[in-house]
Amino acid sequence: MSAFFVSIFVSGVEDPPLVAAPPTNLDKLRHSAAHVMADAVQRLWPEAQITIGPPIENGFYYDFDSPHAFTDEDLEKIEKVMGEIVAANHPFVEKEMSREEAIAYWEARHEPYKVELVRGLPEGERITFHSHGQFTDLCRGGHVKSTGEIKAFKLLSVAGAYWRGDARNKMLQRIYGTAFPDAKQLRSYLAQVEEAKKRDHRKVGKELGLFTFHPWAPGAAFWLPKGTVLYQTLSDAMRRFLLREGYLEVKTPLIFNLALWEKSGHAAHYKDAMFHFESEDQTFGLKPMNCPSHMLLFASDLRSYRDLPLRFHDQGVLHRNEASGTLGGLTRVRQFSQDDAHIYLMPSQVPGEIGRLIDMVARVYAAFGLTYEAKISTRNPEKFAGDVAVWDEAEKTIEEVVKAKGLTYRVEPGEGAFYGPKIDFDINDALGRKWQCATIQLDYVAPERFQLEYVGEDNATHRPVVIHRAMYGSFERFIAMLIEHYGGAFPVWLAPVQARVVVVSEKHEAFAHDVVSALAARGVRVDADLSNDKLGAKIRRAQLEKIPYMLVLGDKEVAARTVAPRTRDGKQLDPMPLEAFAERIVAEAVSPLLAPVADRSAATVG
RNA sequence: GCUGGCGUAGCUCAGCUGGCAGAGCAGCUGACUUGUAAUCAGCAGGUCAUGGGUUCGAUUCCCGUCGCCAGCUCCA
Repeated sequence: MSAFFVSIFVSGVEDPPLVAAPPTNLDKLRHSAAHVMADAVQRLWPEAQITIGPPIENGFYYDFDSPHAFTDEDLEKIEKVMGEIVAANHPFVEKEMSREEAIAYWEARHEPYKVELVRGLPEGERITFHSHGQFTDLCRGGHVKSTGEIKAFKLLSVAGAYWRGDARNKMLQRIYGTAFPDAKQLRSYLAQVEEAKKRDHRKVGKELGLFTFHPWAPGAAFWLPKGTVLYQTLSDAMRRFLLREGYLEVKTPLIFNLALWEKSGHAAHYKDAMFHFESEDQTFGLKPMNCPSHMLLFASDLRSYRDLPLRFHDQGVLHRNEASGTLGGLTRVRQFSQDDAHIYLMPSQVPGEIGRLIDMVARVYAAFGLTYEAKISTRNPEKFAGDVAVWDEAEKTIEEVVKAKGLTYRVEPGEGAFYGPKIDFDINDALGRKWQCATIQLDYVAPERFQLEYVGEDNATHRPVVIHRAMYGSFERFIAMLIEHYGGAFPVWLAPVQARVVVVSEKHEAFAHDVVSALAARGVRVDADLSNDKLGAKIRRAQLEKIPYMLVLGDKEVAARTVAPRTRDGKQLDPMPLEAFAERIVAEAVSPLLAPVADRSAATVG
């Protein structure tokens, strides 16, 4: 596994936790460190108002409302004062107050955010305060015994964050930090973060010449020749994989009259996030997703129940006008394509198909050795289309299938698409951030809006259900995950250059040409380093390019018509005849996605 | 979009408080003819993101714009 962060492999039959887990000792330590940091900040800037400061996955933060804008230099000052508070070894003391006392307490101290928090506490809840030394904070508790236990901490960054996570509220200043039981663990964590940065896809993508960007096309990648090999190899593998799984590949327009999204309902929710333009008194838009065009495709012909499930696969280019501040590398872009598909089925076929898709996700991700976390997103009461009863049914169906499959998952209330609930599969990037990749979305709304019909066994017309699904998700994001997962050292089937011929001296160039053309003729992506450098330099260059095989050619190889392969991990294989090497690498270059399927019939649903 | 930071050669980065813009790698040329992670020498390479302002003078200070980065909001 590439990322050092904890990744939960989906297995086991467990219900999601319904209540927050009790704080761990590490949480207590970090939450205590947050208190100490708030204390230090207020000692340095007494006018800074305190808000909240919880522990998080790899540390803690505290949000302040302060006229002084904190800088990176300030972090050192704050750390210094924190060090003094720790050295003083103040015990953490709990005190309970009535609601009125608590409000009066914070009003007297000019802490309006705390007043608001107290007012928002549910009736009957204990209102507790925790103090160390002179500093007191409103807080449920969960602390170490005294500040002296906070032995190893470090402040990391300062960033903006909206009060209560709402963009309509004031933006506060958030200071992030981390804390560990001892200095060794802290050092080790910081070193791991540094290591992780080395596999950042933006860095590796530049080093390996995979893709680039230009300020004139923000959020849209240029795929360089080597990156294009990666992209197309993945695309082709998925295309062939899905054909074998009974999908029909289609191509649909990139530009549509806006009427299409008025009809689908997307315009109501996402019009501002679309690129649109006028032409001859009509408004057109670049498609941000394929679903509505597939609805038109379904409706373009008479459909029988015998055709169902009908699965359209489409890798068309999509554009979404994402807010500038959200763009980043390949993980969040404005132009991308997906291994998108829409499946039309009879209601009775839904559970079986979802189960089949969950299995497919497992198979696809296993092919890359990627681990993921599943989450079920449910109806957003303020942003949904369709009938509540239908939604409830759909959510129930999804949860039942997921449980039956033994998938470990968490529920994200209100995070569903506007047309239906979904199962998303998140992958962690090198820095531990989660990105949605695969998705399975149930949709009873679109067929309704587009008046889709099929003729049933009873010769009457019926409305199909639609499942939106993607395995990779966006190619751009998925490739970012793969780059970080493999650290740029791609398996042979994905490597942009699979083998490099390295000659010992100019004398061996003629044979090098023979080797290159023989391998290229077998479909191997091979090139030759004929530069004037010494062998060591060429090996080093190939090594830095993370090429799986280097084929060293010198006098011995020329004489025997053999190649001396060296692998990327520094192993030297015995010299072998060219043909033997060709067979070996061709075998290795087969996509694991296209390995023989065990038994399709078992997975097919009726 | 919001808050903060950043933008110097193809890449990685120096450039103190304003005074002629630098290195390594990569590139080009030449020499060397090489056996598993860097052969040597020479040359070339810059509107210091961009537009404005302050100043005798701006890569450096101030403002706007664009882009990138972190986080927040958003994510069909």
